[in-house]
Amino acid sequence: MYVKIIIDQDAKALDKVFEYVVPADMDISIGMRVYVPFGKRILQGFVVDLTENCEYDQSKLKKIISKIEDFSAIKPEMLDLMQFMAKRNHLKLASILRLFLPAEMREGKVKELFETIYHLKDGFNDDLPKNAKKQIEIINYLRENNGHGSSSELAKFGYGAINTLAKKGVIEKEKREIKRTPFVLSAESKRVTLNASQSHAVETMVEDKTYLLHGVTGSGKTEVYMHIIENVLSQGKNAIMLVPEISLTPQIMSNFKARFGDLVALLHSGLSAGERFDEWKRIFSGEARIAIGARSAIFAPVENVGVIIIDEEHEQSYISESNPRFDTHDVAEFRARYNHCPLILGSATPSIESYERAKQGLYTLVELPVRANGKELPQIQIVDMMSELRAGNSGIFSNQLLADLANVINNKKQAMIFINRRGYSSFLRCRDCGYIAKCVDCDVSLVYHREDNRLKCHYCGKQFKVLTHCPICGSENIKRGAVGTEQVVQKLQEIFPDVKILRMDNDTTSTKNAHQKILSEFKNTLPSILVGTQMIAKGHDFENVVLVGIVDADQSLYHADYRSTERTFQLITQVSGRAGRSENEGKVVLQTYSPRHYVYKFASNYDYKGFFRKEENIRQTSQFPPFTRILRVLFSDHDENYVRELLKMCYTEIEKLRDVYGEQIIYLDAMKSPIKRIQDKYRYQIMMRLKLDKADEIEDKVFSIVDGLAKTSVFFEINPQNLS
DNA sequence: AGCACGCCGACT
DNA sequence: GTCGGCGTGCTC
Repeated sequence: MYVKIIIDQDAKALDKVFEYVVPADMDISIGMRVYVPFGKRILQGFVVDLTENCEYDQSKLKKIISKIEDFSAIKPEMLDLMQFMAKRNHLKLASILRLFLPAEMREGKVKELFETIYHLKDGFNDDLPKNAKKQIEIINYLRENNGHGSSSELAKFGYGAINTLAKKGVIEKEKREIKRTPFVLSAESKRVTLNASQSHAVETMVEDKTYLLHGVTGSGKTEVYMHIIENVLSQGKNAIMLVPEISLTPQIMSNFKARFGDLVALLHSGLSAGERFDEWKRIFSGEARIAIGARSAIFAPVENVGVIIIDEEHEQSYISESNPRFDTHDVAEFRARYNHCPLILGSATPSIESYERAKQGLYTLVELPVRANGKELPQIQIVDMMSELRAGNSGIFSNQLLADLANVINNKKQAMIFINRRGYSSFLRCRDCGYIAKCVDCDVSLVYHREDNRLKCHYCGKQFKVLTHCPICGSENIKRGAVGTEQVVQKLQEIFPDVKILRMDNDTTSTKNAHQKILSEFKNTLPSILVGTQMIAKGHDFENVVLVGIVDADQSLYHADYRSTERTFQLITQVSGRAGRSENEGKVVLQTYSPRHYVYKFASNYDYKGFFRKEENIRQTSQFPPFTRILRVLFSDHDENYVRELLKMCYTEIEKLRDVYGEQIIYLDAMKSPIKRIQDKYRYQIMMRLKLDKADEIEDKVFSIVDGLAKTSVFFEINPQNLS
């Protein structure tokens, strides 16, 4: 017997199968991990095939040394998925396989956590020396706890005493595996009766298809998911549900735990490595039948999958932006088709890509048009900051927002102030007429680069001199627009010195549980104001929040990204959902310097479809995804000269594709990456924009050109989210 | 990725 | 004379 093995090393030169001989007495199956001799070393490998004959020179074959575990850690479905991902995203096989395993299983360091438990033996009759006080205390402690105690509990009595007791045979040691069940907020399981559109959704989404579940905020999508999962479980099948990142999960997770108990396994970034491993094992063994988690949970070893749900499908976090770059949607689609089960993409504000697919019939659209509690969505008032400026108010807050805030405080209610801050680069804006510097070719805003004091387009690399005066109105009052949370808190505190003002952003939530602390402090203080970034945009319902202020909505709008409008729409919708969740009627004050921008018109009317039609039209005419495909090829290496040479060679070759594909290549250029050095590696990139008809073909050509020339690894990205 | 082989400069 | 620099190539 021979095996084909992928060596567990992330190197381009090793990205292929190696063959080995299976020792006669070794029972090997596909998907197992093994130790193999490799050159002078012993490495780990994944068995991806088992064959009667070998292709390589038989005399050179070596034998497998041993198995790492006795079971196949990689299930057959995942091997197929590996092939799919390798092709689709041009990734190395080993780096994909690593995604399928919890970190602690790699490098052979499978750690199961053991704890020593001491048991008091039966028939012990108090014959201890009177001066052995500590030993007596231990005995008493054990008696109070049914005769059992862990070493950590007994530690306070001192190990000398414990060991003496053990030697005398009075107590007995036992090593026991600890189940690290992650902490979850407790919640009541309340079964809710579904309304008509909810039941319709549950009944409809059962086929081997992809559904786009478009439900307005508060339409009760979670309840729909739960019913679907219940049905799937009753058919003996299992489920995978993905949620964006921790910010909203504690609540969702506790709801699911309450409803499904130990059938749920949670995989999120807050878990320790050990907890993650334990949850993985519970899924692997079939003990847990519902895997819930962030992006990487799509790789959970769930068998016989009956439904895959991606909640808030428009979220950016579903696209991996580092190392093995992949889109969770693609992976989910693959797994759903493999298991012949429905894939459900849920959102109040679907991505343009997904809605377009639904429109084209690739996805089936299912709608939840009304809020489950029958409440109206809060009114969104647009405040023109340009006219505030003209009227002499050059502060951060409009008079309207200040008046509404004062009102909230008088009524002992709460407000949330949302700062739409994204990344650190910023755009230039004329403070007098609102003009924003944009790229002449790409219609995306230019980003100011401090290091060389220039404006750059992140899509085509064109550079411009920094403006000294506005090309529209001639004003010299041009400023970089960026308001931070700190600044807002400080200003607010000056205006409302007696009011509790809390801040929530990356800086204030770096420590563990900081999230919960801030949120519970906010919840328990009336009146109070919570100032924060996207973090406060989702999750938690606060019944006393009656006002939401969006300080500078434009900050995401004019980010250099074709998706910035879409994101702005999503953010406004999400943030607005925070106001007026209960009896209290809510209001949203949206401050902008571009009050006429279509995104605000549609967002303030909660008109997703109108927004979609407009945005679709713009994407189509300006030739951006989903009507084209952007391909980014990123080269990085410690040796700058080498990367530059490589870039040049690749570019020359890729450029020749224009002779064959002509108009199919809308755009092609080579440039420095916006962040030109990361971890001492210099970064250069080639950006391409392709028409869809031949995109796959051109992509393959580019892959092989680059592979043929590059010695180090190169990253490929399709429709990159943000460029760095 | 790591480890060996291999071919050119300054040292006990 | 050799010790050692790191360029290139191979690992079933």
